[in-house]
Amino acid sequence: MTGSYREDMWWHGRLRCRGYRITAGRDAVLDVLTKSDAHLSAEDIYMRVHRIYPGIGLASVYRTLELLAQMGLVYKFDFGDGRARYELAEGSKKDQHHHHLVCNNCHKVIDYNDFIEEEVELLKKTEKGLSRKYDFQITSHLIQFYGICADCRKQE
Amino acid sequence: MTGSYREDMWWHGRLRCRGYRITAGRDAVLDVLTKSDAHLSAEDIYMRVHRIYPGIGLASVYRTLELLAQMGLVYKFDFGDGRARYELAEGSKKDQHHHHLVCNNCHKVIDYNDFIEEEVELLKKTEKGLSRKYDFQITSHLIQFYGICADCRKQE
DNA sequence: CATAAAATGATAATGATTATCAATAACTTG
DNA sequence: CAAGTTATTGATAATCATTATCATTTTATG
Ligand SMILES: [Mn+2]
Ligand SMILES: [Mn+2]
Ligand SMILES: [Zn+2]
Ligand SMILES: [Zn+2]
Repeated sequence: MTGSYREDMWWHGRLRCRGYRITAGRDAVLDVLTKSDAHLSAEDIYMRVHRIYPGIGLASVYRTLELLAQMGLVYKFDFGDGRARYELAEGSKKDQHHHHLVCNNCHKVIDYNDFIEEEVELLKKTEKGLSRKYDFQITSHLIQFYGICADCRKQE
Repeated sequence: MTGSYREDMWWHGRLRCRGYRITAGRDAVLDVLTKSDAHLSAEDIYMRVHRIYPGIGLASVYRTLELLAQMGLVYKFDFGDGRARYELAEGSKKDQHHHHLVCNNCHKVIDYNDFIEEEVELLKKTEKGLSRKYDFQITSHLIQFYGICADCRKQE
């Protein structure tokens, strides 16, 4: 227990080995993402980080999110409400790979990982076929179902 | 042949029965969408419509696209280049149901419908399960693969 | 501590999309 | 067809998420 090694520092290596520096702002953004299981917007994240590290600027939050998305540490989504939403990529913590149900009315988002094994299996196969046919190097996929959530259906 | 019935007017009924009016602008937008197989932005569409019907305003193009997307006659996509992209929904013309490959670098989009049967079959099954479990009425889905296209890989 | 380079915060700028509103066009009814 | 009702439109301003700018501060490294 002497090293006081914090396991929530796993991304330090990832940044360093690409020549990026470890900063308080980046740490704080990752911290917020790690501790939330919601789909936060840049401003959501900015506000939460601000409590921990009031010096941070909104632009840095955007820059950090862009960087992390580029590196594949976070996923960036468009759920149709006019702002980007972010979540930590799996592999970082307990999170399972999952996809989304998106309400067209209230823009609520539901994570699901039912049928995920089958989906991913088919995706793998499809990826392989598409990569060859279109000479396209696939690195990720997006699957979302759209519709009307239970709450919104009640209100009509 | 006396009726001079134009088959590219199939959407008139769809609009009328919902109380919307048939206008030259809406006709022109649908016309452009029908004749293009690209993924056009609102401004792309505006410019093309402008040739046919110079009186149209950009706002009307946006309004029309919003309406048509709402009605399910066109699909609206976000391919990551900062503007929405539109395409006519299938059922309107020869188009087959398809999904997309999106290049993370140049934002090129490739339509594919290989493996579509299997994908759609699994999607149907998944939709059924998810609808029940989450009490969510699914109306559509989105599947995209991301990666680097052949051209972009050559240039590196 | 000195140095070089990366990162930051404050702020202005960008740019796609929306809201506003008076004028016009589409449908309805007689 | 004409008048009346209402949806739609074009022009334009406003919104607002995201980016660019740039002088200043941090980080990493020795
Ligand atoms: Mn999620
Ligand atoms: Mn397409
Ligand atoms: Zn809802
Ligand atoms: Zn490319």
